[in-house]
Amino acid sequence: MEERIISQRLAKAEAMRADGENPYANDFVVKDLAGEIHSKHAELTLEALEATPIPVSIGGRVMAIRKFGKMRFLSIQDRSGRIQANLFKNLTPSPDFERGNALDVGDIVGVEGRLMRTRAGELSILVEGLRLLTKSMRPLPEKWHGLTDAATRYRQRYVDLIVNEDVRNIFKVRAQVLRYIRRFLDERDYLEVETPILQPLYGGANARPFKTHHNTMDMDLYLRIAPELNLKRLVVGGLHRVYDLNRCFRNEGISTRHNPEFTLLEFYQAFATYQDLMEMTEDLLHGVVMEIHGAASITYGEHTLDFTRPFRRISIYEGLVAHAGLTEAQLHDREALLAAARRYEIPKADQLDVGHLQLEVFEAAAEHLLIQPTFVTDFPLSVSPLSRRKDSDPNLVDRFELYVAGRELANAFSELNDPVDQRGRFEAQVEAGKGGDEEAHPMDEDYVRALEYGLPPTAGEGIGVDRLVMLLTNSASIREVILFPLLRPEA
RNA sequence: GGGCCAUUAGCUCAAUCGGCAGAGCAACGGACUCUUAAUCCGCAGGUUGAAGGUUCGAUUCCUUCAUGGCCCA
Repeated sequence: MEERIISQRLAKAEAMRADGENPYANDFVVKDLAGEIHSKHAELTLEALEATPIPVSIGGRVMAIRKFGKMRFLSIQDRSGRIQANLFKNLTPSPDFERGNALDVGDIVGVEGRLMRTRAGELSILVEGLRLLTKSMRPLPEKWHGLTDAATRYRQRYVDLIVNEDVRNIFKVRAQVLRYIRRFLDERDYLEVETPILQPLYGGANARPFKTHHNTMDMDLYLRIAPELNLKRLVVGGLHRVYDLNRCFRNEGISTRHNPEFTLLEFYQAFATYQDLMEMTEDLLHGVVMEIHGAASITYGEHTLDFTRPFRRISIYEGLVAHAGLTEAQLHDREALLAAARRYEIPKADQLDVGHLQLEVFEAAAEHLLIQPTFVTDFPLSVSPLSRRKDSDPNLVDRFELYVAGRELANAFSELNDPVDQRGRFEAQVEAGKGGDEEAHPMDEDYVRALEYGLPPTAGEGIGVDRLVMLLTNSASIREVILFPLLRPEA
């Protein structure tokens, strides 16, 4: 059937060529947009339009054809929306009417004419000229149910975008979010920088990297898992406020919240602390929610999320006591933590140190309860190899993670800028790597050298932009907010 | 990586207990000068994801594989 449709349409294109017309003409001048026509002329009556004709020319895809005797009603979709184009046998020039008659749904046309209203009141174009600009060879999905099969939608995103307005809107919101973030940081005198994605050594997060190879240099390279270390090198260099908003890559499982490549915002500010960043994060998120939705609350699945400042705050220790059933005294008791870990069925718990146990138990017990925006603070030292030690407790660091809808959205800390401490932390990570931790951080001698020149007291933060867009577009899967999510090749 | 579910016409979906594989939309032919998922008449369209097995007979039951979805890790 599909083959038959394609051959029918190829034949139509050939017939046009035989008549001296190009089925892929590019000389039509588009001057108007469907959406603008509707917004500019919403109030004009049928009589007003007849009294003073308004000429328009638009270009777009034919999304529906309603034939009615000696009339044809076309729904034409351009980047701004849709408008109806009406062909009347007695009003539209004969060659243009005949070209309109030969159209298929999916064809891309240029239409010129003047505005009119139908008896039903629909503002539409009385067609006085029509050109086929691109002959479409394949049938579009059904007009009512559209395209819903997830695999087809992601593999043939072009079709998804043609027929699903919601999908187009998600990516418009995504662009708005990126614009807002850049404006927010630029206004605070941050400098946007681009740091390498191909790196001889990876770092800045606990994750497995993708490995690749440079042929002429005969050198193994990694795709970055985070821009963190390079950004702090820039702060050492005197770029005291920098951000990087770009793709990172982590070689781990795929889920509704994980895509191997994802967009990460990281920003660093000298002479600031993680406490300062909490306030800034509140401002950024509240601002972007207001920008997109015009209110401080948004609907996400079954939840209503309220981004009114200040956000709730809870420390890891408080969470363990409140949600994991531990007493204050048990927080540092390895056996008690192990028992809790077993209760939550945490795998390989006996191989974890106290800090990792505290974090894992916290995540198992409390993470899913953190629906409203919540800062989780005061992380264990051993899970935070790049964070500054807390002055009041050397087992903790000055760090927070922001949770929304039970998921981590941001991670921030006051930066460790003591090169001696940093070297020791790296060494501990290298030991953890030897012990089988595939996500352990590798030693980075040059980063320590940079710290030896002096990193001013600095705080830095990373925000998962895809997850933020998921929240703002009420998307259940990260694949809904990435245009071309990673899929296995088509069979 | 594990568990569950799905895969049927271009799209969205049916098919009773294992008994001739169907509908709507799209397409094709026709009627229709105000449609908005137009309506009406007619006609056509299938490797039922792939391979194998059980059976007189498999979309249906079994095995393996592929792809996707959800949950867990």
